[in-house]
Amino acid sequence: METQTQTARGRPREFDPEEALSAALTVFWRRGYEGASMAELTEAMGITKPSLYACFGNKESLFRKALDLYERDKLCYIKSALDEPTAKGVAERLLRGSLAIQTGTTDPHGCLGVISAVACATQAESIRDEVIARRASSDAALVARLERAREEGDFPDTIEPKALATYLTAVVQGMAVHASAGMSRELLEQLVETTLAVWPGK
Amino acid sequence: METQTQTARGRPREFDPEEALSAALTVFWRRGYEGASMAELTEAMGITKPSLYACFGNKESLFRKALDLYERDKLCYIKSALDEPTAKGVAERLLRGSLAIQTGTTDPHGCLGVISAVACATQAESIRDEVIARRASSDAALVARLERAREEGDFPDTIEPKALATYLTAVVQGMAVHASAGMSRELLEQLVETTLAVWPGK
DNA sequence: CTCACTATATACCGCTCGGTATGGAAACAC
DNA sequence: GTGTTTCCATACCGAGCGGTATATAGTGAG
Repeated sequence: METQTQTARGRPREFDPEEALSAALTVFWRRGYEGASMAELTEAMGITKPSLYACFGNKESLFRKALDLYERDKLCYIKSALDEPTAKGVAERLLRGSLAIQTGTTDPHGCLGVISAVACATQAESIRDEVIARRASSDAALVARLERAREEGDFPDTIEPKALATYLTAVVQGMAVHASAGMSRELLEQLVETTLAVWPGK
Repeated sequence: METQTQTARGRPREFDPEEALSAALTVFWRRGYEGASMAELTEAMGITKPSLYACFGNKESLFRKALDLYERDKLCYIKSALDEPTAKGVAERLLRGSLAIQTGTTDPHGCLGVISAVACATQAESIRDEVIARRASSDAALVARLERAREEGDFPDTIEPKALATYLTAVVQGMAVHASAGMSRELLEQLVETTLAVWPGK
């Protein structure tokens, strides 16, 4: 309701909500949900606290909107990866896409989803649950894609698609942990190559 | 200096420091360093704040002692895993040991190291750096073990020992993230089996 | 017993947190 | 112009944080 372009009545806001949200995403990405203070957020966004609350609601609501932006701008590679013709192609696209995000020069390292899911066990369980729930849907899509891949003979019948999906996401998440811990880009690239080298099937 | 059994002068303390530290470790494990409040710690430890500060120092010092206990009691499987005769044996011991810790019925799920390394990017950078530094030594030992394994022909020369170590720790860390997110024990066991199924060499 | 010493218990400190009340400034309709 | 609406800036709120001062209670040494 705030961002609609209806007939403006009263003083118009002086900032761009999308730019501000992008700045908030960067802070959440670097600090995590609980580690990002409203003071740091408002400073990075270039607005004051009342403006933030009027435009984005409270901190949790702001985080959800930032999460939407993250999925739309940063995780879009996931669904396009599922279009690859083989299971190994899917894995390669997922691994390289994740690598690109986590070693970008402008964005913080690590994965916002991993950071939020692991770090919000303390309080903010609703945040943690939401992040886990969002992951669940893309995980289900990956499982479905790998089921089709097994039918198409991409990998041996002895491997369960769900187990292979769990394995692949584990490698991706482990890469995110390594990136959060400051591992170099070269080593992360070697991680991708090694994972592809041991990948079962085509 | 506090735990020495010298001639006791003055009133003796009424609690067992080791039991209290074990309780503190459980809280840190479940909540993370920053998520564990002193109020929750003292309540779980069964002591008051002045007793805690007198015996363990400040919160950071308490965490380091809890980390020592964690490494001694929970991560002891790591160095014994390196005694396995083959690289795949080492991987299996590491994977199964990590699985056992993270799906235990008494302890919290997930890995304290991963939780601390990922979640403490916010503040407490000294904590994060310490956890990362402690990991580095065991990682170096793993790399050295895999270098020996390659010389012994456990896996193809095309695979770099350091890359393989990075890959294996990524899977273990990814398993920890999955466990933190509440993944079932059966799926985590399948993850171990899948990783061993695709493991290169012997 | 008295003294020296140390653990415990309570209350408190300064600080930061997320969130908000209030007052003025700027843009519209008329 | 006036009125109305909305945004911005400052100051503030209660709550929880890590950490501590103070007073009391319990121990061994002499």
